[in-house]
Amino acid sequence: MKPAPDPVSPLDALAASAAPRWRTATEFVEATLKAAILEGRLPGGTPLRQEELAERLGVSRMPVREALRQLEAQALVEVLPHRGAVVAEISAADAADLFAIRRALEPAALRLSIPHLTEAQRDQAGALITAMDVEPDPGRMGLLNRQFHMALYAAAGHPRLLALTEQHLAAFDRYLRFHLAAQGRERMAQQDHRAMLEAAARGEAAAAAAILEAHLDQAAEAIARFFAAREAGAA
Amino acid sequence: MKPAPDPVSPLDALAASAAPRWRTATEFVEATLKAAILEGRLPGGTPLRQEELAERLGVSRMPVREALRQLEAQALVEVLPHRGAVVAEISAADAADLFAIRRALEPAALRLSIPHLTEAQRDQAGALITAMDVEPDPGRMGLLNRQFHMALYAAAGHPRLLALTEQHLAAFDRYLRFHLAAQGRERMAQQDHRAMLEAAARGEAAAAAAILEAHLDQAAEAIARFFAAREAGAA
DNA sequence: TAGCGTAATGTTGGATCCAATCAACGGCCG
DNA sequence: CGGCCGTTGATTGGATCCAACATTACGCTA
Repeated sequence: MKPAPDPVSPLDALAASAAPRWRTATEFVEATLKAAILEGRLPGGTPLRQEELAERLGVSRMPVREALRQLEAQALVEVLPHRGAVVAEISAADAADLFAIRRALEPAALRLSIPHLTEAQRDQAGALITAMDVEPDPGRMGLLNRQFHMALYAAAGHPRLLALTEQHLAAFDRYLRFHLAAQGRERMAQQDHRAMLEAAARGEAAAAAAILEAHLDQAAEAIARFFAAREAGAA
Repeated sequence: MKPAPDPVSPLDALAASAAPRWRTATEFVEATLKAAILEGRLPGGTPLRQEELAERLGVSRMPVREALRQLEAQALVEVLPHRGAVVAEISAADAADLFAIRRALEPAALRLSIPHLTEAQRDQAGALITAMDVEPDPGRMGLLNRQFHMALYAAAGHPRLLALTEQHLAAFDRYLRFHLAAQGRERMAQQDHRAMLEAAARGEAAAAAAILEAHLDQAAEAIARFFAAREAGAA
């Protein structure tokens, strides 16, 4: 039936590193814009002119159009018919929205994952915690945090659930920058991370999920406070 | 500040019914394909040739391309570079995946919504229950079920959470057809629906969420049994 | 005859061109 | 003087054309 059930080989890694990083121009544009938006280089409300982007990225308008459509489906840009695309705005309400989604998805993923986590996966998560301890750059910090969380959820199966989780975890990066800038990155709830990992190692899914929920609630409150302070200062 | 804070008028309804239903050809193609996939008219694995679709729908290939990209982001079709798009396959694993997502999102939405539900919204939900009692058509049934669930979640705020919930509730329609066909529609847990509504009316969010979770678990088991039986029969 | 390499074909990805729509500006009428 | 309407400019949506890629079939060679 299956002539090559396991095509993974050293050649794949070689090909992945050697070949151009993106298969199509559309993928390139999408990845570039996505990173720029998530890293805050394109603030909310920025109009995205197709022709300008095409010129700047060295492609024609068409891959830009398709990329914008995909980003629209991810709620990163807002496309109005015949009026163009703008980067989606960030706000306290949107941050709360995102947290409600993460608060629903991530504990579910964690509960499903813990019974099937391997020791290697837990070790990887632990390594990511220690990497976070010494990472000075906030951008890398967000990436490591994302990788740590996803490493804990990796054994959940359910690829769609995991993809959704990762997408919204990444979407949160737009707010993480504010968060870290506001309250200093050193207290990024590393003890929560360690406690979650320990509970996971003991197979205590419910306990780990409870820590995660508190972790997320705490982060949500910090973001809400930051927005409240910013609006008070701006007003 | 706001020159027209409430632009709703009889003219809007008129315009909505008179004008062509879709603003752009892309929207038309996307809606058409989405409905066809969710209703089961396009089974999993069906290849979607751009030129053929364009001809059949009376548009050029370009709106088809953009629509396929949007459907890809919704996991309804799978697009492989230079190899075209196929309708995403359904499977027991994917159904379980979808249920894990619904099981995470919907109780969260319900908990957030119940404290803010108005009596009018509850009445609407009740009307949808009675409408389901007398609906013979399975397709309409799925629509009513979706509307009932969303009516209960409507007061949750958090537009992104609601949009995600609705999207995955709609995605489940592909399996609902199987479900209803297999075990007869009359027992579609109408008592669960009524119990949820009553708990919501009493403001008991936790109780309503518990009923919803059991409701979803039960549906998930039914689908799993159906798939197991089908595979046993096919083998 | 089996396997590899090559050519042919069909499909998609990308570029360019044209049409439709929206926003802004300016003139006209009340 | 203010509001409405037509016109202009800019931008997007859609159509057509060309190039690149993947699959298939064929032929050659061992």
